[in-house]
Amino acid sequence: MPKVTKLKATQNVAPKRDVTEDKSDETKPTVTIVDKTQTKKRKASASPVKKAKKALLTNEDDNAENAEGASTNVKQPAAMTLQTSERVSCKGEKSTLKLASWNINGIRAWITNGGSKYIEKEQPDIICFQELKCDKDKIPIEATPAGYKSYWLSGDQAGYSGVGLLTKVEPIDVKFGIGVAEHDTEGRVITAEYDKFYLVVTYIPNSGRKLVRLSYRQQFNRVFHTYLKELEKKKPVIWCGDLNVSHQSIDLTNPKTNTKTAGFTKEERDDFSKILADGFIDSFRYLYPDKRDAYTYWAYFRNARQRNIGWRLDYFILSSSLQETICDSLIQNGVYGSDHCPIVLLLAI
Amino acid sequence: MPKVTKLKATQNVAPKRDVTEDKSDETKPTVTIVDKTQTKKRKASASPVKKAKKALLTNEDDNAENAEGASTNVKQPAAMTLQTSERVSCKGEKSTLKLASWNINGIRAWITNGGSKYIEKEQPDIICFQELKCDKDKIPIEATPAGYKSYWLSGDQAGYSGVGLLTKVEPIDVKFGIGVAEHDTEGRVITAEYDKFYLVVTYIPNSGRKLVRLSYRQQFNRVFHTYLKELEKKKPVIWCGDLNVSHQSIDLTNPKTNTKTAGFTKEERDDFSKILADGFIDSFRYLYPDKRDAYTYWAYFRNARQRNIGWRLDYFILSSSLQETICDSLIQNGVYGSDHCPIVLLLAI
DNA sequence: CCTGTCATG
DNA sequence: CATGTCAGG
Repeated sequence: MPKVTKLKATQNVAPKRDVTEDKSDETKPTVTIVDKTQTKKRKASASPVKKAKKALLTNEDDNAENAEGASTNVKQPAAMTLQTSERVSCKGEKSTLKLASWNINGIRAWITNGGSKYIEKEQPDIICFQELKCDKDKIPIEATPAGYKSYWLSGDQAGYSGVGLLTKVEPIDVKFGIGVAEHDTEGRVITAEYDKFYLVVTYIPNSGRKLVRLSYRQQFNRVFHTYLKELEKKKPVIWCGDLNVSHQSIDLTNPKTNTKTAGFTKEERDDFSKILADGFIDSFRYLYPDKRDAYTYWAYFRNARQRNIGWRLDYFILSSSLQETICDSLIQNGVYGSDHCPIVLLLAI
Repeated sequence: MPKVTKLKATQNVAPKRDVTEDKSDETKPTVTIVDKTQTKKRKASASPVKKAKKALLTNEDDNAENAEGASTNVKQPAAMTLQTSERVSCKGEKSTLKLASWNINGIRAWITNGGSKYIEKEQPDIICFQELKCDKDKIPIEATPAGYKSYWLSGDQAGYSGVGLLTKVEPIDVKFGIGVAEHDTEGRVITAEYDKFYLVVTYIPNSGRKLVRLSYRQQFNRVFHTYLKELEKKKPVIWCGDLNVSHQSIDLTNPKTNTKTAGFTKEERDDFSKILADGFIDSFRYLYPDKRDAYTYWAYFRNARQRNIGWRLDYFILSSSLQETICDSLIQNGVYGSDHCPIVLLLAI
């Protein structure tokens, strides 16, 4: 654990850092990424079918005259700089703890897409993953860079769900699941206990097409709410991950047409509101109450990411008692490797 | 139907044409293929994952220093000439009918792989396909070049089996299946009646891993044998396709280790022998009784095609009465687009 | 290894 | 439009 600095109480002024400017070159430091995916020793192989169905426009042929072509939804664009956050000054001192969270949509694909390079550049103290889609015994070593301890939880169903956590500092304790058998088969929750807080990484159940799992989701929400409050009796809680809900209209591009879509139903939003009303802070919205167009997820279809048709589904939610420690809450929408982008929380704690 | 020339009886001399030399440049005519797969208007797309898992070595990067890399098992190698057969002189006159047969292992992939270009170059009068793996309503138009009529039969199970036939000359009649309900659900047989013969295109059931379907295969063989003999009462028969059996040891690279493998069991070989003994000719083996290393199928794994570790599974089998019309029987092992290569039968009929 | 499918998002 | 899975070969 990085040095913990107890903060003097100061007024709640949101840092001037603007998340939607993250893609500008002003955000420093930036690191130019050289894609080594293709040079990695990998068996030469055959069929161009899937390839033809997919990327015409990858790093390799970026020079081609595909000016009109859509740029990739997944891979770090060529000659682009990989966003990293600096340990911004926060109320007069540097933040001491950097947390990241990322729904990586398949850890193997994410590695192939170069997503794991992000960790080495960003150097978060802790990073949380959702949607491993991989049995924990099959997780490639590349997923755990030097200096991190890793904790993985996969669901019973192969290739479905799964969460993980990389941490530079050894936690006091790590628990898998929430201790309720019927909600612990899908690999959705890891709780890591640190000195000053619990970190709860979650992949909250998606309500599904036609909301087929909405009622299950509501059950889960209820039980999970209780779980968080139990933890909080002992220590402040940092709850993060893909919460599969956009809280308010400002949190997605098309609120009006999505009131019956998983992720923006009244039920999901209300459940989320209830938790927030019960002593938790949505760190990003707390710092940037009016910030529009700040999304963490874009559908793969119809060039949604290019057009920034997205949803804010990924959060760092903190016990109110941690309010004073919040330095910044970032959405790194210029980082590729999944249909979600990573989010970062900077704390002075 | 091309002009039908009745042949004078002559002695059975196999033409000097050597199938294993087909990849040499001596085989003419050849046509240099320019790959247009990549220029086809196709939506620009995203993920390099499947791509990375697959071709490092495709036409585009053939110039790269991948000298050691395996060349593709599927796609026409860059700057290679696509084999075509000439209408070889046959007993003093040109052959009048060119038939082709190809297990294309998924007609959509085959098109993407450039397989359909073969037809326009080769210009067979009739071409038979096996393993469409595609509902007949979803078969792309590109599968039927100008000048051909097409007939498709798909199995009940989506993405499984299926056979087809393109023909320049309209058949007198076309029948789907063999008229035995229990054997007509998998899209395995089309019978096209022409003036001088029946053409029967088949995808004979694979006996499966661990021979789980061997007994079904034997049933099918029995019923199908009867079917052929029934047809023959009316007209000579040309039976072609993927017969899923290598007849003798000479017909596969590793006969010794494959006696319990689907395609080279005693049961399959004996059934095939029985049909041949019942008045049919294996055109290729008839012309080239000692020709080794002549295969029509190579497993996708372990660079089997490059190393020519293969099986002869595709045949033109003719009623003995057609013996005198056989001009040549070719295995076009330099033509790519599937794990099988096309075969060609040239007749003077 | 490569083709399809299917469920999930 | 991606990620997985699985059967089939």
